[in-house]
Amino acid sequence: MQSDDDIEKGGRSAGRPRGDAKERIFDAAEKLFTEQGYAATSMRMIAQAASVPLASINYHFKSKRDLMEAIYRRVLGADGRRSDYLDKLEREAGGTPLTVLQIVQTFIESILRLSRKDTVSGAVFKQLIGRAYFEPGDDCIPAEYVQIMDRYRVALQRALPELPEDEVVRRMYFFVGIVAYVMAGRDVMQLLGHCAPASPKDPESLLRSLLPFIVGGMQAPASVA
Amino acid sequence: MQSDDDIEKGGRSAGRPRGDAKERIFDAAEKLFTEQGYAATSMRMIAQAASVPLASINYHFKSKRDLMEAIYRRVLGADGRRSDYLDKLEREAGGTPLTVLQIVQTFIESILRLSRKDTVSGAVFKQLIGRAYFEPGDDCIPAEYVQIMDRYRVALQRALPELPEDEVVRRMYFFVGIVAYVMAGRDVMQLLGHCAPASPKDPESLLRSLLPFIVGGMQAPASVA
DNA sequence: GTCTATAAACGGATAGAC
DNA sequence: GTCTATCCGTTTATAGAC
Repeated sequence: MQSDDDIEKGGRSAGRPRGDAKERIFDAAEKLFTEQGYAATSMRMIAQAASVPLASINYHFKSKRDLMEAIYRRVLGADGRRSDYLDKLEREAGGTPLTVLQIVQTFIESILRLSRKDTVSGAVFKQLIGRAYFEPGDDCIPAEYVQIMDRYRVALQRALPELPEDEVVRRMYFFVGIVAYVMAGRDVMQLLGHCAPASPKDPESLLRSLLPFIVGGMQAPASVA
Repeated sequence: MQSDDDIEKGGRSAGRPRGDAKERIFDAAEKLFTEQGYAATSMRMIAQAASVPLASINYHFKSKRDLMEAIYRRVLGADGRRSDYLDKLEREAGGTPLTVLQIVQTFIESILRLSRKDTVSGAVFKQLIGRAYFEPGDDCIPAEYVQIMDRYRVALQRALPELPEDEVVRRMYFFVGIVAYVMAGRDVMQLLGHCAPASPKDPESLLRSLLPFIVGGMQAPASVA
């Protein structure tokens, strides 16, 4: 799918046929952790995929665990201030609450923007973040991420005054979960037989079609009885 | 399908202070695989949790992999015909299509019913199923499960004639995903700071409050622009 | 049938040569 | 700084005693 040579990296490396070893480790580990999970991925697999000796990983990153944390930090840190978009919207709106559509759209678009960032495997990133929600035991998610989520929570509670606050939180749980789920990209549609959606290989368009679904869900009446 | 002598193991079914070793292995493995994942769970952990010697696992089940498949088979096979409830609803409705609410409600309730079934760790089951969607590489889901999902797909397409068929499939992807996500029980709400939902430890009530959210999402207009 | 003891391979991490 | 060779604990699975 992607070529092995990434020449455009940084202002560096005139002669080397490949990018920095550290960078290759990063990319290989990101891909393997994403596709196979943390526990099922060995350092040796990473070393082989990155074409570096095993010890190189322990040199650049201290341990396997530290490598994973570094990956999360790189991915999330690439655009740690993505609530900027929410800030901008709220300034423009003056004092009036944002609509649910605006908030959800901003969230999804910031995710898409982030997924196209400078990491080699932009397409893979979404799965990685998604996996962060499901991988048990590993709490490598930086605090700044928590703050961003809190911003969204407040905005949604303002946009949905007719719902109890804890119901909004519950629905935000669903909202974030479904986005993570789509990002994780697990092909659940195999369960539905051969009638896969139009673009099974295109999580980006899938994320976009999430918008009406989530808005409809968030705005649903509190009870259906 | 435990037709092979579950109770008549050597005729000493009643008398032991604990249940059969095989049963204890089942329960312990189900719990550990669920909580920690397949790769991160070792046979020794299972043996210790089940209070059986290590070799006992390899004797009753051939390998670690076979143990996991057996667990999936037991859990799913416990009520493999849970589309029965959908059948019943459709018969009662005569020829008229079911409502989205009816279909989604039936799905969620059948999940809840299943989760209270004869397995020891009913509460844990939901996570296990949820994990089945996300664990990479392992396709242990029986074919009957696929058929059930297909039944739901057809019912939903009938209930939502104003939506393109592939859009219904996409939304069903979201629908199944969000249920699986809640079943997986990963505490994503930690991201939202200290404002956890009213019942973080109660996935059952969480599943129930999923109903209006999903119905609202399924019935949302195709476009929000 | 059940379990102890062990095999054979793999895991992460490191010492030390270059 | 980089890599080879190795350490040492853990893994799954099995052989063989009881």
